[in-house]
Amino acid sequence: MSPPPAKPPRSKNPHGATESCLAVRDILTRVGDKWSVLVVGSLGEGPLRFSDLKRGIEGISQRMLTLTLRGLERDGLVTRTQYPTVPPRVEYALTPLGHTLLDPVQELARWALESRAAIQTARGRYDTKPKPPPASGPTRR
Amino acid sequence: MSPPPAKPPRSKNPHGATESCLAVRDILTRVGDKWSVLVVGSLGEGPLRFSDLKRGIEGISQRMLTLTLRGLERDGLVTRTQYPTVPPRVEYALTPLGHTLLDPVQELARWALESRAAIQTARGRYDTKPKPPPASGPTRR
DNA sequence: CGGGATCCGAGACGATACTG
DNA sequence: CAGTATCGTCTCGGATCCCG
Repeated sequence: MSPPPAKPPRSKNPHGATESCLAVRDILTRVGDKWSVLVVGSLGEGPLRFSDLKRGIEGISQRMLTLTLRGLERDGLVTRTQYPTVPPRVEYALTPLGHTLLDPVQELARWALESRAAIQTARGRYDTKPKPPPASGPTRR
Repeated sequence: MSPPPAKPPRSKNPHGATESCLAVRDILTRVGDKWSVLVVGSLGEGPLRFSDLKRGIEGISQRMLTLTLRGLERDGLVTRTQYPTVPPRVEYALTPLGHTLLDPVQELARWALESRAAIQTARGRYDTKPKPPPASGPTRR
């Protein structure tokens, strides 16, 4: 529909880390969205039904829960099992691959809990003094 | 500018994990954006100037680099040191708190590299068969 | 060299209504 | 109960211009 823009090829690779950067950003696009980690975390304790997930995460809309679960299922991180009963019942569970994600995520969660106070303190400090008076020498703010 | 909507307070806490959820999501909002981890990763090897960061990350615009650095500086994860020379020279470095973030992030990066192949395989499988014919019993797809 | 200001498109997200 | 469809909003992020 549109002419192919033909991305300009990477010119150089000053740090030699470009390949892994792409992979890492790819994963963070998946995991770093607003809800994925919370869903994975909830499923870490065991399989859950759709409604239980929705109740457990509190604040998520059924739309986002559906989209998040689809994405995770697509990436092979969760499985979807649907029982053709009435009323319908669908259970979600982590795959083995999904379980391996649980560890790094929990590490990050631990860091978040440990650092939350420090970060909020820093934010308060930053927000209250955006006043660097002109002086001589290197300016630290 | 707008009238305060006065968020309705949380009604219940079915899993007892709501508090940490907020903290984790808060951190992921900071770290899970498109560039923060890459900036932190680049600075992990040592302090860098603005232009070096821009060159090293490749693909980032100076706008996003500036915004990302401001955010990280605000949260106390990086320091900004500006030398009043001509031409101006600004160096960014990780704070001790920023260094503590490096570890969990690298774990996640390792997971990303290890799981990338599996994820892409799963994606391909999911994209090629969205065709569950109606059958009896629990349906796995 | 470093970075602020502005414009703009694309996608993420939420609320609601409807279906099987 | 477990979704899908549609809509409106809002933020993210890139391009560009300008300033110290």
